[in-house]
Amino acid sequence: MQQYWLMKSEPDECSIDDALAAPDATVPWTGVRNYQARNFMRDVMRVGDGVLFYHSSCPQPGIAGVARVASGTRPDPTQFDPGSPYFDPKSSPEKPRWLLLDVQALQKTRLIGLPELRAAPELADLQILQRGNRLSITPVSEDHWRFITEQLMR
DNA sequence: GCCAACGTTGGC
DNA sequence: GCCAACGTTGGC
Repeated sequence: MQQYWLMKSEPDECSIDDALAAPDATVPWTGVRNYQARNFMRDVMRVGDGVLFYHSSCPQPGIAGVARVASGTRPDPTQFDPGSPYFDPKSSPEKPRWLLLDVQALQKTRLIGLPELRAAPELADLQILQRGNRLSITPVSEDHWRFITEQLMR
């Protein structure tokens, strides 16, 4: 059964435009360093799942596009690279700790900012809107997915 | 730059 | 296993 996700990306690192410009509009989702998010990728996310592409840590945070999960997981190579900000000295190629999967951008949408998301009563319990939310990958219910893609993105 | 919230670390 | 200290996230 298909599921839905919201994935945060800093547009300075990889914006929806960057993803669309990549070969096949597909980018490896590097840099996840949180166990819960990793476990979502490894245990729950499946090829074909829907993804809300969210821009975070930027002047206008919000949903910027739609994407899909395009692969299963494999080790994130940046964890082995001492020059990478995502380097993890406790990880090794023999026992990789961090995984990534491919995300394929499908379309750029108008930016749906946080104020607009918060203004919709239908989205009151969207995880990204909850207090103290920090997780970079969160599940999105089918109702929320439909509301956002059908009502907000028009 | 501030700071609330939360995850991780490490001593005990 | 507890928990204080510390680091990170991310909106503002």
